[in-house]
Amino acid sequence: MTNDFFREQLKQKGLKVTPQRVAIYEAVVNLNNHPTAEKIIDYIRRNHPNIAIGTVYKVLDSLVDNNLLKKVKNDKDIMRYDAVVSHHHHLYCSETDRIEDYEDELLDKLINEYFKNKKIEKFEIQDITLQITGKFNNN
Amino acid sequence: MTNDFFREQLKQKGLKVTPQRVAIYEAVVNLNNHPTAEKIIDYIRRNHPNIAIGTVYKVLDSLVDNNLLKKVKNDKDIMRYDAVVSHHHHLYCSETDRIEDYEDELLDKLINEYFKNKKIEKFEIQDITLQITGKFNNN
DNA sequence: TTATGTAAAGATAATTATTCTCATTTATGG
DNA sequence: CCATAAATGAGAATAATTATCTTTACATAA
Ligand SMILES: [Mn+2]
Ligand SMILES: [Mn+2]
Ligand SMILES: [Zn+2]
Ligand SMILES: [Zn+2]
Repeated sequence: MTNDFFREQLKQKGLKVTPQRVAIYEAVVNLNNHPTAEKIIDYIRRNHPNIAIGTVYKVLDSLVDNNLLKKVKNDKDIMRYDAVVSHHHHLYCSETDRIEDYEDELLDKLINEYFKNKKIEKFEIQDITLQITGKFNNN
Repeated sequence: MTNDFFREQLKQKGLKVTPQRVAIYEAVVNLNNHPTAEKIIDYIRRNHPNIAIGTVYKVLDSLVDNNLLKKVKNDKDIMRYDAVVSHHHHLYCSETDRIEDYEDELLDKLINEYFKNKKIEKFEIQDITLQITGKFNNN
């Protein structure tokens, strides 16, 4: 994924293309496993040592607002970010804080079919994602 | 749900029965919609004005450790607690921070069947819960 | 080109949920 | 009751995040 891709994405959203925004966006994509702000900062500082922490949080927020990133729910007091904005599920390790993506169109179809028949009372579904908790076998 | 119920539950888990623990446990059960620590404190202070905030957090933690409460994932920087420890799913309001419980054995069966056939590579599933995001119709 | 306006970044202070420390109090088994 | 470990209260400390304010970058118009 080339540098131009990030610049182009930012431009399309009407965001000014700044080195900081490119670096932060690129960091989340490259780090790839739902990094925390801290992990993102560590990564960026290797090539961009003077970036301010406040800038990182502000940029992350605006990338989330513009749907280039998503926040990932977890039960710790630390926010994590996801570069995969298309519909997908998450595998949560029950022993560590590892979170992996899980895509499964067949499963989505199954669940959508299910809720086509069975409505939830007084609730209009917009999106369903699964939190699959378990253990990763080695690696 | 009587006061003795809470005392009994605590005792069964080997936890000393203190007025604070009973009050906090009771608060989460009565408040019932996944309250924050702050909401719990407000509720308790009505009858128990001198309880310390640190105590509330410590008790909540130990109730979670002993599986009398669960933490609820959300994408805010505030922890929420759940008195329903049996397997269930959550309806998240996309506009407010309302979270409701959703139980559905049929759906669980469907999903379990699905994963009986289709294994996830290098991952052993322990639990699957759905985050269903959408809109509550009035009320 | 230079001036000007605006948005973004940097530095750092403030906020806030949560955790920690430690002196004091309390629950519980004997 | 007593002893004692465990729990609570008060307040300080932490840490993630947010806010404030100044400086910088950069686009556009004079
Ligand atoms: Mn925090
Ligand atoms: Mn916080
Ligand atoms: Zn993801
Ligand atoms: Zn619940």
